[in-house]
Amino acid sequence: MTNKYKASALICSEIEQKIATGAYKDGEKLNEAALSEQFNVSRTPLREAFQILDGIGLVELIPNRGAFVRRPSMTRLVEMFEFMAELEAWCVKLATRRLTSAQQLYLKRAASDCARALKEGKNDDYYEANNRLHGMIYQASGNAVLEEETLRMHRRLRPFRRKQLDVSGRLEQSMQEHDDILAAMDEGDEEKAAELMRKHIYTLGNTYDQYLAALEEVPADIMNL
Amino acid sequence: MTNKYKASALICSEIEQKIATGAYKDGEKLNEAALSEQFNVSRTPLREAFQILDGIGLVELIPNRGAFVRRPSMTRLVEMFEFMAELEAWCVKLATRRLTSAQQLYLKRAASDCARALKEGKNDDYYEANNRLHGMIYQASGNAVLEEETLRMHRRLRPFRRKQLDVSGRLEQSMQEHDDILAAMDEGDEEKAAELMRKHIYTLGNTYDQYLAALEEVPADIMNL
DNA sequence: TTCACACAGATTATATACAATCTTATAAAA
DNA sequence: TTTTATAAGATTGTATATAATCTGTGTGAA
Repeated sequence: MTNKYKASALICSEIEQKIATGAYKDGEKLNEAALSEQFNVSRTPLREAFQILDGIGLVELIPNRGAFVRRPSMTRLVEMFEFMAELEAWCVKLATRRLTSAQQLYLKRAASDCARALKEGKNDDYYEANNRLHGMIYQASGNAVLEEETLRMHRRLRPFRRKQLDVSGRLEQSMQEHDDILAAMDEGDEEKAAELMRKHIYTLGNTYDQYLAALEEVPADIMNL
Repeated sequence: MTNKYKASALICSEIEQKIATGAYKDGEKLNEAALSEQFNVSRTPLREAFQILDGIGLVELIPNRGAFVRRPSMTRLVEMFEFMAELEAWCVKLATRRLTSAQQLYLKRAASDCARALKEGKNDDYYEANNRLHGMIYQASGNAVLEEETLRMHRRLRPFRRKQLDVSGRLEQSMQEHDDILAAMDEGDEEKAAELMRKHIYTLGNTYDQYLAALEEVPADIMNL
């Protein structure tokens, strides 16, 4: 088992982070020659990274012109969360109809793992279990395209999500919301589950006043999903 | 004004088409050396095209392994249209709330252009106007992220959409549906507009019988969503 | 001045060369 | 026979070289 990634993937994360934190400013041009020197790679993998970032929307690639930073504005970030909330709401709605008992079991387990991680104060574990829970809901929607697009959006939001967000007991609240969503699913109330999920994601969105305050330059971090 | 595109874009459309029509089979490996000879380009723009296709989901790029065709199954195609229908429905729902008078005017014009093109039998014009109409609805949603994602999905579905679907008066029907949607928007009935749009896209999905024929695997009743 | 043109420098796009990795075939050992 | 090892060939990943395009500046004509 090797641990060596393609260079472009590593470069990609680097640049992604620098855009999210504001090290690279919006509209700034990313110079191939300079960056390839800085990262100690040739222009080939760098251009590959640009293409990936273009797909994510963090960079705009203009033919014969180059790569330009596209750091989301506050408005855009809100729109991204709005979109994400709608996707997740749709996932949970379909999942409520189609959930198999095996999937249900998997969800319960993820939820209890969240609870345990929270009690033990293991944030990394919490995030891992949290991702498992949400990921299973995407999958249980039964629409693979929806699942993929939701995962993709999740990934796009990642750099703007805060890593350790224990402020103001948000984690406990988040956990409670998970439980409520699962309960609604158990009741078979798909509309309720969807609405709860929408609010769940929105609420996360609402806590980016931190981001807002920091937006101009400071590390951009938002809450967890 | 130059008309020269980047090579990768052209190659991309070529391959896209060949995957859609079944010239390249699902799971087939795309050989860089062979294809670069065939297209008379070097491996560099070819690999670029692979990355784009990977983003679209028509190709799976496996590190150190290569590019493999991922031709959507009938099931997957249905899921794509289902997803698209939901996106468009959401767009029109938001657009109904937020439509400006200028945007409304633009929609009416696009609709009448559709009508004219239909009467004159100019299919290309119809599609152009049709795209303008739908595009404006995306834009009028007021959520730029939603707009972009919907456009992206539209583009992904393009190779699977039939070009001239004048069979069985489908064009007339499509036009009528447009009118109904605009009418619902005028009434401010966002739920009705959304539901009409959802059906409109579903029906479009039903017209991929061409694809169906090429796919040679599918029960006909799966098409009747 | 203002516009048009052209030339030089910089930057991107593509081709090719080289390095790393994987695949397959063969053969030796259990 | 089955398994493991290994080496050759094929293929992908990265670096570099060449070609095409863009940008900006300066000159000359209207």
